[in-house]
Amino acid sequence: MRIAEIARKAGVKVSTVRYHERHGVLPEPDRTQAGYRDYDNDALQYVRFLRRGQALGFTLSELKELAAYPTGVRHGHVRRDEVVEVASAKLDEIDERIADLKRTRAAIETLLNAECIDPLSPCPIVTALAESSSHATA
Amino acid sequence: MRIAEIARKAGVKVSTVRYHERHGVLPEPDRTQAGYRDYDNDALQYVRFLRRGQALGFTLSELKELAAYPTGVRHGHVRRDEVVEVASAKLDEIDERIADLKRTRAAIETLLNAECIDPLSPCPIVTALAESSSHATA
DNA sequence: TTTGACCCTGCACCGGGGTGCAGGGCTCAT
DNA sequence: ATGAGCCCTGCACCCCGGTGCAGGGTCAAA
Repeated sequence: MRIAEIARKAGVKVSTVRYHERHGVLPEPDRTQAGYRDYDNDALQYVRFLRRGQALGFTLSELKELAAYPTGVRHGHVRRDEVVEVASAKLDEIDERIADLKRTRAAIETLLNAECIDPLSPCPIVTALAESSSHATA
Repeated sequence: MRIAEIARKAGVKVSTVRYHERHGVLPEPDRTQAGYRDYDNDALQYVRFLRRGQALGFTLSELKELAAYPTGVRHGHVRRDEVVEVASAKLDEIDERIADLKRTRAAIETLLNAECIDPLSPCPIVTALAESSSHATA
């Protein structure tokens, strides 16, 4: 499929697809005789993965790294224990993010359920998040 | 407290505090005779809130908006049902994010536990995220 | 009173992630 | 064979969220 099609199906702009390629995030596709980029379904999956991963707050280079591991393992460039280490770190990171999101969720819910808002107390969302766990109070 | 103190206590740089002020995200504090910024505890809470909110993937303007609602309600600029609407949307967004993170988590775990990696199948992390819910397959 | 830590403003610069445009080539239906 | 509608490259520009520096003022302890 050509660039317009993959872009449309993945929900990104044509210029964004080229951007990912320029920055080494999306592998260079085959080219037609005329020099047009020619993508397969794997590429489409990959662009979707990038899109959703970004929405989760991962950077493009994190996503690239994430996707590269199995490949590396398959090709023997990466030691298994190395994968385990990196993947475990990612798991921890994800768990922490989930926990934080749950805290925020609770804070917003509290705001929603408040019978009325005390005209003198500070914003409950601000205090809930400002005071939550990790990254201690220094 | 002066800018260095609030920055240290909130875990950000002095230049970042000034940046937030310049961009209307952090309200202008009082000034001392000498023209030094003079912050109170609410400001500290607010900067912490910004810091943690960003870590969760909210933009500064979203956070500003989020924090502004209770104030708006207090001052009668914002209708209660309006708050409810915005907050509910945020809740949905957060729920979706949590779900996606869980999917990603599961995919990584699968990768970790796989006895060996099938040399022909595509990266499980990519497919897990690419195919997940929302933003349909167009 | 001097020295060092802190503060001010203004401005330039950085990396990430795009977005748009100019100038030119292919393709295909009419 | 021509025009619409794609495609190409290269380059410039955009916003966001900072970060750093120059040039200068303030303040407190020694």
